[in-house]
Amino acid sequence: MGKGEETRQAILEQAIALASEVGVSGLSIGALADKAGMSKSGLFAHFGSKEEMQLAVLRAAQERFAEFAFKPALKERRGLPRLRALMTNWLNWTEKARLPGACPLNSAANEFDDQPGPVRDAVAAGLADGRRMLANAVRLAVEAGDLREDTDVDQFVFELVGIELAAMQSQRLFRDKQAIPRALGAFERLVRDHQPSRKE
Amino acid sequence: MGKGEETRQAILEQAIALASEVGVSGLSIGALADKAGMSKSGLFAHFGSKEEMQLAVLRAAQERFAEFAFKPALKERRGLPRLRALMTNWLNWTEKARLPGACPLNSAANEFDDQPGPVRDAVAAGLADGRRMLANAVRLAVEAGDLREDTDVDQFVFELVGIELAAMQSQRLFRDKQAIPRALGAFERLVRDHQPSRKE
DNA sequence: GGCTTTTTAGCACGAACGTTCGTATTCTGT
DNA sequence: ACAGAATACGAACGTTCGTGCTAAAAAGCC
Repeated sequence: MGKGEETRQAILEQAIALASEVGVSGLSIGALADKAGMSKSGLFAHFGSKEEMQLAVLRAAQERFAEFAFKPALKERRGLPRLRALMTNWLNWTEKARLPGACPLNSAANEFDDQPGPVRDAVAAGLADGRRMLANAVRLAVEAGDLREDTDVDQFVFELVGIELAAMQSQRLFRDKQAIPRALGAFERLVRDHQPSRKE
Repeated sequence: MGKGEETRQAILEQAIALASEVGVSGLSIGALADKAGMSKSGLFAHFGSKEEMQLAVLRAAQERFAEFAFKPALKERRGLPRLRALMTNWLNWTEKARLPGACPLNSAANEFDDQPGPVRDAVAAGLADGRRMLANAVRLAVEAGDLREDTDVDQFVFELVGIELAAMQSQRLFRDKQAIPRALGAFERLVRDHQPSRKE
């Protein structure tokens, strides 16, 4: 890895942290350059445009999510254990990744949902990826016999997303310490409602 | 109502619309002045500072929410009917209010959750108000016998919030036409899980 | 160690930002 | 209709925005 890629990676690390606080659209080149300890134009040269920088930050954040939330959950057995791990990791991956703020993807989803363009597309693609990953885990849980055969996978994922979003709002806006317990409670209720009948 | 208050109200109407698209923090005085058809300084004089303008927009948006989502639901019978009305109104009040974008309060929640200050406080207070209103409706449903006596009201509200947020993300980011049906499905499952036992 | 390529800094640009001020216009009460 | 107050405007402020251009410094290669 040459010097260029090295500093680019360092920039992106600072960028993810800053974006978690001020959002991807609030991320300015000047502020980021200050934080990274380099000149505005020097940093700018790595991306060529602000939009390209935003896309790079989104990609980098997604990689972090995969590293801290997705990959660790693969160590669990397919089915309910893995789904539960996915959910708990998802709820606290920003802390694990030592981000000072919220998940950049989620913030960006709110900032760009009415701003057509490549950034919006990237955000949508990233979150769709997350939903697909969840859907897969749910499907595996059905196949493993941990959830009922007639489980509506997309509906199940929809409700998982809701739990996650409610937890983030409770935790970040209201500083509610019960956010995670509430989320886990909702998750367990969801699972209970989809438990296969006793007699196999 | 003097001329001053009149144009102030007109400004705020444009402001809510614009904020629903670009967010409360993305709302710039110049852009808003253009949209309102007046000069930057003339508009500015109505508020004295950008922060004061943001606070005014948040208050105005909250009033709109009360008008389009909360008040109409009061016509329904206390208990499950009113709660259901509250939920469905909440899911589509931005359309009823003819906003081109998302709920400004919800967007602002994501933008300001890491930006301490009066705006953050106002957003938190506004959304806390919404949760309180929901909690009240849930309590009334318990008292009316529509929900089980041992219902955990705060947990119930948490899950309602989750349903709402998931629906908004599905609808606004993914343009998923099934967002509302999914939300209603989740709501009914939540209600079913808290139904009082058959034998009174 | 010199040469080429890559990476960084410095400087300048036009535009937009929030804000101030003095002046013009428009309302309002009599 | 007129005086006084309320409201709106235009110009300018200092800053920051994203983005070029050019030159210096650093890194990589023979």
